[in-house]
Amino acid sequence: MYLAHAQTFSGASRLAPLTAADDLMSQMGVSLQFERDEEIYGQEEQADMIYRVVKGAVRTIRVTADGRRQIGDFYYPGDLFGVEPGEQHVFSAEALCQATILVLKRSALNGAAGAEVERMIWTAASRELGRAHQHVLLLGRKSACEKVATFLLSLIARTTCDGAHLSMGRQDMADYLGLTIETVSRMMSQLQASAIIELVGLRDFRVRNPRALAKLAG
Amino acid sequence: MYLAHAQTFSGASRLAPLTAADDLMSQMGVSLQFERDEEIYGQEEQADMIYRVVKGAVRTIRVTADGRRQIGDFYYPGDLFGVEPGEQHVFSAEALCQATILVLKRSALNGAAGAEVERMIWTAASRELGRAHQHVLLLGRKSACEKVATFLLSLIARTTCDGAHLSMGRQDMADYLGLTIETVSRMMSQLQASAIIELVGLRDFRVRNPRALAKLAG
DNA sequence: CGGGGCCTTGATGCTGTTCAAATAGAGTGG
DNA sequence: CCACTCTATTTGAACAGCATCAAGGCCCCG
Repeated sequence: MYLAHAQTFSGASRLAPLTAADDLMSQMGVSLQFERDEEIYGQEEQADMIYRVVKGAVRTIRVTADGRRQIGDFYYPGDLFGVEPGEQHVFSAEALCQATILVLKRSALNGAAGAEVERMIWTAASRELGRAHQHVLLLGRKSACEKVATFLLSLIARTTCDGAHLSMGRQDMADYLGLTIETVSRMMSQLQASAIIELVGLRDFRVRNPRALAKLAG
Repeated sequence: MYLAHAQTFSGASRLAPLTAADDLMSQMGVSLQFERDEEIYGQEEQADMIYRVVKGAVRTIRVTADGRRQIGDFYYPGDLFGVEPGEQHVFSAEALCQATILVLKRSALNGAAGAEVERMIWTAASRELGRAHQHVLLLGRKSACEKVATFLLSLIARTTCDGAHLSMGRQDMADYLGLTIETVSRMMSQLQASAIIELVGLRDFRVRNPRALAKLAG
């Protein structure tokens, strides 16, 4: 990674409009550039930084001793990540593609501005908990087909309206959904065969039948 | 349920010692009694209460439109629950057995005491997030056997040292682990056949080989 | 002693995994 | 711009783990 000058970022996402607090964060933090698959922070590192995606996308990931991977979540422009309970990170974070990340030291926060940022962090943590609960339901009680359908829908909801772009490869989808790469691939093919989605290359898709997709997602 | 006079509770759990703040909570809240399987709060109810288990045990549960159940977590004496992101509950909470629950209205909190309780709530939310992450890993990447082993271990860690008591039935275990009741039962039998645990009646067990159990849990 | 709920056990089938091979894309150098 | 190579993805076939269906047993409690 390499340093860039601290900058504000606007228009990255319709879901995270630029606010005074965002602007504040930009001024207080440092903007870093990461390459594809580069680690942003590691499992068991100290967790006193807070991160925001400015450009690109990020995954948080946990690897067990015997090599099984589980992806915690994906993050897009405007999203805060790196908020974890406990002193140390349980997940590591990696860039899905070339990404610009704003980094802030939590312990350095002070004053009214710091309090404002702390509020943002708590909001992010709260959203995180909600998403984790969704994730639990998905992993515990959904079929492979439902998992993939749910994933595609939430992807659309979080990124742009029509922009149906998969920032991640099939392996990352599989490790998020608790499936294998083959099963994910099969479900995608099946959705396409049912004319519910249309794959455009490997990394893009269009939803042709949103109703059917929503129904499959449950 | 029926009202009892507000009371402090001590010695319930070695993990949650009575502190000044606990005492505070007791004074500010109301203690209620619930019967087995009685609902404490419902899915989609307003979420401005905070709850603490005084005696007994609690499950949070989510039911989908087509009747699939997913248990979010179990709570034991000393634990706070009911902290959820968003205005409305996504989970409902039910008593596993006859239980005494301390209830507090969040919006009524004020002053130094209120701030102290708010801190406790945030701590609980943070712990909640950590546990949700553990749950995701368990559901996404563990086999039935590993799931059950992990569950038994975490149960022992959360309740008393030797007290290996299952507050919940097999169905609740299954709905927590993303399995069926039959599979849970088979795994328990298998653990017993391997002399790793010993079942004492239906609701109690002893760990005969903690090392082996930990190994199975991964 | 009898009834009902919960748990266990057995037999069978389906869903998703595993292993293996073919194909398609993306990047590179000619 | 095309051929080549490397990696990611798709597809197929066999298998395994867990679910489902169906009895049977245990325990609690009247």
